[in-house]
Amino acid sequence: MQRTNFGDMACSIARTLDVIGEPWSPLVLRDVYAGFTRFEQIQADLGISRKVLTERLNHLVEQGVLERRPYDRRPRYEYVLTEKGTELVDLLMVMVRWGDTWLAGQAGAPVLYRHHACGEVSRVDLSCAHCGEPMHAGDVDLLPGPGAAS
Amino acid sequence: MQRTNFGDMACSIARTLDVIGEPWSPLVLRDVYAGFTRFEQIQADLGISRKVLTERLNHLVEQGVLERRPYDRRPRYEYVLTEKGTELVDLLMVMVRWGDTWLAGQAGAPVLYRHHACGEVSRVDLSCAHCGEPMHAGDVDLLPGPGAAS
DNA sequence: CAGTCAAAGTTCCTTCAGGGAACCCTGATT
DNA sequence: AATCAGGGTTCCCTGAAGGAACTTTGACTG
Repeated sequence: MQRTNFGDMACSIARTLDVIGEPWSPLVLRDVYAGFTRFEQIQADLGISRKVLTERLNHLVEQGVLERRPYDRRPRYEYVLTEKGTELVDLLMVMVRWGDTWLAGQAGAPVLYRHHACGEVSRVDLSCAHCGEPMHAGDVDLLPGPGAAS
Repeated sequence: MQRTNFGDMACSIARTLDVIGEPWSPLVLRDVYAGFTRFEQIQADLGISRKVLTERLNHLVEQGVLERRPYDRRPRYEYVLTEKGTELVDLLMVMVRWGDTWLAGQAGAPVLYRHHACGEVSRVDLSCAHCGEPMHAGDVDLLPGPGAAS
């Protein structure tokens, strides 16, 4: 095996990488989210090799992140986010926030997000699902869970 | 060039992938966060090739995510998270949440997070940095930002 | 003070995944 | 019948990942 299989590790990070950790996969997901739902659109937008795009789309469909659906009586297909895939977009939003903060430089953010609830251009923040207070690296203790390795 | 360089794209997701998108990098970051800070510890914990681990650590140090610091008068080094790297842990926490939800199965979460502020075992949630309300894929409009491509 | 030890890499070889260009298949349109 | 466009496949080449063996540095041991 050339690329190690992360899916078998008792680690949700490794397992998630097994789904979207391959090169291009997050960008494919971003494109679908942004409305580039067809093979040709994604290929042209990203400049990705057609071979690799085929592999990535198939993998994302197998993993239940995307759904492949026909949109014509000719053999034409578009890819749409499933619920599982829509929740993965959270991950992209956090990547955007970090990239905007640390890598965008002078030019500023390439894309802005306007939040429907308040109407403002904003960005995501991490909070505790239980108490709502901020929740970052230093705000938690790690404990072994029920699915921990033996 | 074999692997396309994402860092030049006008996209914070692509730029972030340029920093931690290579195979193993998020797991290396996780290990450092979890207290496996030395080469031998990380190598043994992950089972990663020594060659690849060297490459990943060097890259993460170059990108300012990790700092390499001596801990002995012998040539011994440990890797610690910088501020830039600590903020990347947010990304890991979101990966954990998604993986726990969609991939953990019967066994349940391998690791639990206890939040200092409330003392409860919890998980991260995404909220708007401006108004504090939930902020997910369907809750925003995308707009071109100042750093958008010409 | 030669021999041993452990951490932290480096070197070398093999295998397989990514890049890229050319080709193919299907059903509609002219 | 010929053309067209979307959505892939096929092929070859290069370079990254795996893995084992080797090296370097300084400290410790008898």
